[in-house]
Amino acid sequence: MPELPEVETIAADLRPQLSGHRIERVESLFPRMVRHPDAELFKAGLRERRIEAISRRGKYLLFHLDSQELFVVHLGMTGQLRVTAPDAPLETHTHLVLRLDDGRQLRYRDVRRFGRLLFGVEEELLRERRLPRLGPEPIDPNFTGDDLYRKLRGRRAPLKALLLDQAVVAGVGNIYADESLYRARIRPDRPAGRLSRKSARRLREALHDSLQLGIANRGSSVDDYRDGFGERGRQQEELLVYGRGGQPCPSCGRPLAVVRLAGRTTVFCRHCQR
DNA sequence: TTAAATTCCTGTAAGC
DNA sequence: TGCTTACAGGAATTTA
Repeated sequence: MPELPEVETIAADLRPQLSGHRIERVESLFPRMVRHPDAELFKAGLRERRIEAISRRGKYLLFHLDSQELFVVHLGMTGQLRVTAPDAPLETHTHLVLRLDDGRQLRYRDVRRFGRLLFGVEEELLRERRLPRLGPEPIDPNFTGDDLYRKLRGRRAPLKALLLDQAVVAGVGNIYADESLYRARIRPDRPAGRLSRKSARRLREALHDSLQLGIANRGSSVDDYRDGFGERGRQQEELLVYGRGGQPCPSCGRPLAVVRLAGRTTVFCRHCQR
């Protein structure tokens, strides 16, 4: 599913394909995917706007329009964005089609419909709580282990739960949470507030490394994630623990444990992670 | 304020 | 083969 590395890859792929192009028409829409404003205002807001830039914040894709407004996409679990020729067959579960000034189309497809689409001025979306306030970017060089330590201090929830909390750090999901905790050799069920400063620094490095590796490998296609060209990523082949419950730990060879934590399947090594 | 549970949604796979 | 059921999970919402 799309987490920080996947969304980063998609943003980088779409940038050269879409920057400078104008949205001529919003051709079809599954209205319930739109979270703000209502579907008609959403359509009207995108129409005739030029896409000036594309960026990422957490797991959100931000299309910066020439009106100084944003077209915001969260891919949920199965969301996909595709740039297609005008006559490309419409895939099932396509919920939005934007026709561009050169005839190509930007299509949003989402089997499980957990994704969300928004439109508006960034400050307003934040102020009106249409977009959540997100924690720091874990790959930002200015984000330090001490910052993470301060974020976790006093919290009693398991570490895994807080890594998934977008207000603590932005962009981490189930895959990279498990990978990071394994790399840092820390148990996912440790109460977050009991982490030492030293361990927090190790965790920050592990987060940085696993996310950067994910970006370098163009994301993890464990489910139906596809990049901005419709291609699979390679990171799923490099994952150390995610999806490998019961298989040997890459480090000690003992079988990897599977538990349920924060409502999520969690894989870790009872021997290597303390 | 925090933490845990519930909800949304459909494809896939397991079980009978 | 065909049916039912469990499961996958991001995050908003609800409950405690």
